[in-house]
Amino acid sequence: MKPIDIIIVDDHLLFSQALNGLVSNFKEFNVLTVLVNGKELVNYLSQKKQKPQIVLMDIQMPIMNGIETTKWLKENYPEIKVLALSMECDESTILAMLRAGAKGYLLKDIHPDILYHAINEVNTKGFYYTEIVTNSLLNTIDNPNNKETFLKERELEFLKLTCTENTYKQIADIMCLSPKTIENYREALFAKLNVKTRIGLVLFAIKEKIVIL
Amino acid sequence: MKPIDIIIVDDHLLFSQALNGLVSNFKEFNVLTVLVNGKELVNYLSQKKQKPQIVLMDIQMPIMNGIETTKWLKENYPEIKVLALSMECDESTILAMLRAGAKGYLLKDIHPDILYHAINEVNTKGFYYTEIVTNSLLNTIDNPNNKETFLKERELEFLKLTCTENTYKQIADIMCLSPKTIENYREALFAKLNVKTRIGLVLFAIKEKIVIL
DNA sequence: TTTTTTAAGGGGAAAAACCCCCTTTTTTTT
DNA sequence: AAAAAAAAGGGGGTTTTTCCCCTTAAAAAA
Repeated sequence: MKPIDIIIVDDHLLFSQALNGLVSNFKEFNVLTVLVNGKELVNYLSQKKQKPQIVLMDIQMPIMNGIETTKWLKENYPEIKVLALSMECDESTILAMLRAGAKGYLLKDIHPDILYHAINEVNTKGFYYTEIVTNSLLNTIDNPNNKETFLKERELEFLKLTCTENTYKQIADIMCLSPKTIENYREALFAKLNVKTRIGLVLFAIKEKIVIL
Repeated sequence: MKPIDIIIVDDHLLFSQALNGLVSNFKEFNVLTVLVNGKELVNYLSQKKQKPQIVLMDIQMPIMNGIETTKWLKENYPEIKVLALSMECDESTILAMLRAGAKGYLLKDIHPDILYHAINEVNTKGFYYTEIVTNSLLNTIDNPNNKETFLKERELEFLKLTCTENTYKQIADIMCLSPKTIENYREALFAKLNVKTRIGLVLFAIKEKIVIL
């Protein structure tokens, strides 16, 4: 039986290298490479190298984080399955990752055996969802004022720029919109997020990890 | 030559188990056990089991964290050397750990070879300090504009209120100061923190964990 | 195909934030 | 005891943000 090809993407070299050893111990798994951020994965795959079945992906990474990378994979290599490996267990991160297309979400404090099981499940069944994930989903479903889902792409873009020292005029330039249109975005978000000031927008964005500091 | 006995203390099982494999690959090292928090280490040592020369210690752990545990070791087993392994690189954590008695401080994004080198150095020379540690020390000692220390109580209070939807006028009321005085605080912080807008203050405060969301 | 929603833009005005330069009093250093 | 630093307050100004109410064109839904 052919082993499952895996790529590890994590900026904590000590962890990823150690994980490499751990995963490689199982003869069912074959680690193709260990990369330190999403950009490296994009480069790797662009070079027509061997494609993995599964990517073990960290979320917080410099340059290109796990969420962006997973989105990119869904667009360009939908057959590659992403298993998220993170220390974060806050709902918004989990949901962002699932929405981006992750097939599973594991915390780094799990036992190695669970990782072994999860990789196999993702490979055969296509997904592996732990209790933590299902709980997040349930919370979101029956909570109608669930903020994130109803923020559109362009609004997110605006929100991210709001969390900088740019004035709205500068944001308008960056987004190629009129300052007045930007005001509409602002007011729309004020209403949706139930805040009254730009500071409120920034706090929301950071709390929900729409921007990461 | 006798191998160096090591204990790994880290609550991220996936990491610690993987690290175990990594460290055990070197025949110079012998991992006695892997524990998930400081309390377990205290129990382990109390049972008169084999003492390690070196403890690889995480900082953020439930029940008994790395700083407390390192302090306890310094009191009770000063001959055991602690090498801190952390993802945090903020000055205050590093300093707290050094003050507690750690003989070295490594970030988890280092290359495994550096860990190998660090363990050997700690064992023979008694310490291993990377650039990140020395930089922290230097910053604290001779840098007068070392962010945290030179923010005064009242400025911190102001900064925290700045990270709310209160206007400066409201902040003035809360702090029982004139709005004009508040403006002075603002301008002083702009200069000190090298930002230009209230948003900049908020981002700084959150980044430095002066306010926690 | 009509209706509704979304995206884009705008006028005008009040409030808040930003900026620079200044005084007085108290506390701390030297 | 004199000098320096910190804490509090202010004048007068520009820019930015906030707010409300309005238009048009395109896209999506009914």
